Amino acid sequence: MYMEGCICLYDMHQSGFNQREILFLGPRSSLAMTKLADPMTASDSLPACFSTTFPMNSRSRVSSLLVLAVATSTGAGSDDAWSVFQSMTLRNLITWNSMISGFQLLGLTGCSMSLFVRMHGDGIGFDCATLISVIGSCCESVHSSIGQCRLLHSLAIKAGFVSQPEVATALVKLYATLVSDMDECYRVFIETTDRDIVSWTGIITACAESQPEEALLLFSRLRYHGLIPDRYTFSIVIKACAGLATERHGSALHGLIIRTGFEDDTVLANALMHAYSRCGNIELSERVFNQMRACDIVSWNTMIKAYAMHGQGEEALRVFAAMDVQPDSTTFVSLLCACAHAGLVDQGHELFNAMLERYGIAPRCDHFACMVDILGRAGRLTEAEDLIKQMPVQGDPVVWSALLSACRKHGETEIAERAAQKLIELEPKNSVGYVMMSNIYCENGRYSDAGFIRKEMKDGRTRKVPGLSWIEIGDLVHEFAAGGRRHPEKDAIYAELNGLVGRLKEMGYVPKTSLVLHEIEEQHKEEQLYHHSEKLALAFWLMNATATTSFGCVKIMKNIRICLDCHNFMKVASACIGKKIVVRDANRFHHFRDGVCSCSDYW
DNA sequence: TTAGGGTTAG
Repeated sequence: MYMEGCICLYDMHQSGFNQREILFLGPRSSLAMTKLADPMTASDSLPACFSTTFPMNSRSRVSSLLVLAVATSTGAGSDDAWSVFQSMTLRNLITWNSMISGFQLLGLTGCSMSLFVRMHGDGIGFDCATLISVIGSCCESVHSSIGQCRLLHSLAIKAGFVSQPEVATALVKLYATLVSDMDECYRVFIETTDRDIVSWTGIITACAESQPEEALLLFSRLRYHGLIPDRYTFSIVIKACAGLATERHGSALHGLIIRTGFEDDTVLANALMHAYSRCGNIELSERVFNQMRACDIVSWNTMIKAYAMHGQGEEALRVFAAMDVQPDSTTFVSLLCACAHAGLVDQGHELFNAMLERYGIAPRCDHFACMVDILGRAGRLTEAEDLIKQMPVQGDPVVWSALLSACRKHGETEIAERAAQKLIELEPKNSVGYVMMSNIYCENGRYSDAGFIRKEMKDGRTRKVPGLSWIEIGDLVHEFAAGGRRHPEKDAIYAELNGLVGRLKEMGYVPKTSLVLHEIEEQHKEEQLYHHSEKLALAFWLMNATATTSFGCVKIMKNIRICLDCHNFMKVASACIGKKIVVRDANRFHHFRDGVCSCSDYW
C-alpha cells in the first residue's frame, strides 16, 4: 500500500490534546512509513513502527492511528480530509501546511492550491514551508498558468522569502517547467543567498535538457565554488551529457563518479547507460549494465531501449527474457520500439497482445504508436490505420506521425493525406505534418501539391526545424546545415566532398535525385543532395582524419531522420574510407561498415 | 510535526 500523503487521525488523550487531531503526513515522515504493508490492518503495529522511525516529542506521541483516506488520488480522500480538517480544534500554521503538502503528495494539486487561497483569505498568513508546497503544486498541476507562477513569485518577494534557498529552488523549477523561462530561472538563482548544492542542482536541472552545454558549465562552476556534487547532481549532469553530440563528457563524469565513490549507485549507472547509448557507444552501456550490482526496472528498460535505438532487436528481446523483475509500461514501449527498428513484426504483435493478457498492462498511446510504426514500416499501412481507429482513446500526434512516416517510406499518398490532416489539426504549429506531406508529394512528382502545402505552412506561420549535423574533431564539436557556408573552412570542405563523391560514384554510388524536393535541373538536384549536412560533416572529418583517430570511427549526430540518399552514400563511404561510420538521426543509430548498415536498410 | 534538487519512456 502506498503510504505517502495518508491522512492520519491521532488520539491525543495522553499527549495534552482532548480531541482527536489530524495531521497530514508529509514526505519526511511518510518516508518512514513506507514499510507498512496495509494501513487499514496495520493500525496495531503502526505506533511501534512509527515511534521508532519518526522523531517525536511527547506532545505528538501517537496512541492510536486511523487511516482516514489513503493515497488513491480519487478525490474521495480529499473530501474526508477537508471535513476532518474543518472540525479540528487545533489548527495552526503547521497543520495548514501539512494539509497543503499532503494534497500535493496525493497529486490533488488543485485542492492544495485552493487551500492556500483559503488560508490567505482567512488571514492565517504563510511561511516558507507553505510557499514551497504551493509552488510545488503549481509546478505539477496541468492547469497552472503563467499568471499563477508570477503571483507566487511576487508573494515570495513581498514576504521576503525569495532569497531563501528552498523557496528560490522551488521557483526555479516552477519557471523551468511551466514557462521554460531560463532568464527568470537565472535571475531567481542569482538572487539566492547561501546557495547550496541543492540550489545548484536545481538550476542545472532547469537547463539540462534544453542547454546541456550550459548545464556542464554550471557543474564546473559549482565545483569551482568548493561545493561537493552528490548523487542528485551527478544524475542530472549525466542526463545533460546524453543530450550532447559526444561521449567525452560522459566518460569524464563516469571517472569522477568512480573517484567520488558512487560507482555502485543504481540511478547513476542507469543515467550513464542512457548517456553512453545516446552518444553512440552501446558497448559502454553494456559494460555498465553488466557490472551493476543491483539492477532496477529502469536499468532493464534503459538497456532494452539502448538496443532498440541501435537497431539490435534480438538483443533487446534477449534482455527482456533475462529480466528478473516484473516489466512495466515503459518496458513495452522500449520493446515495441526495438521490434519496429529491427522489423520484428510478429514478435511485436505478440508482445503487444501479451501486454494486457499476460502482464495486465493496458496499452497507452505510445504503445499504439509503436505498433503503428511496426506495421507501417513493414508496409501494412491499412492495418496500421485500422489500428488507430480501434484505439480506445483518440490518436495523439505521435501515433499519426508514425503512420505518416510509414506512408512516406512506402510512397503512399491517400492514407498519408488523412494522417497529415489529423496531425496538422492536432498540432498546427508543428511543421512535421506539412513537411512530410510535401516531401511525399515531391517524391511522387506532384510539385504543385507540394507547393500548396508549403504555402499553407507558411501562411500558418509554422517554421520548419532546420536539419543539422554535428561532428566532434579534437576538442570541438562542429555544426553543419544543409548547403551551409558558415564554416570558416567551407571551401576546403566542399572541395573534399567533391573528391569523395567522385570516388564513391566509381564504387557504385548513384545519387537518388528523386529525393530532391524541387523542380530543378538534374545537375542541381545532385548538388543539393551532396550538400546535405551529414555529407559535409563526413568531408570535414576526412580533412582532419589524422587528428581524429582516437575513437576509431566516424561519429555524426543529426537532429532529423537521415535521407535515403545519405544512407546509400554513407554505406559506400564506409567501404571507401575503410572506417566504421556511426550516424545518429532523430530516431536511432546507423552503424555503417564495409558497405552495409546495421539497420539492414530497414529504418 | 510542515518545506527545495535526480535516472529509463516516439
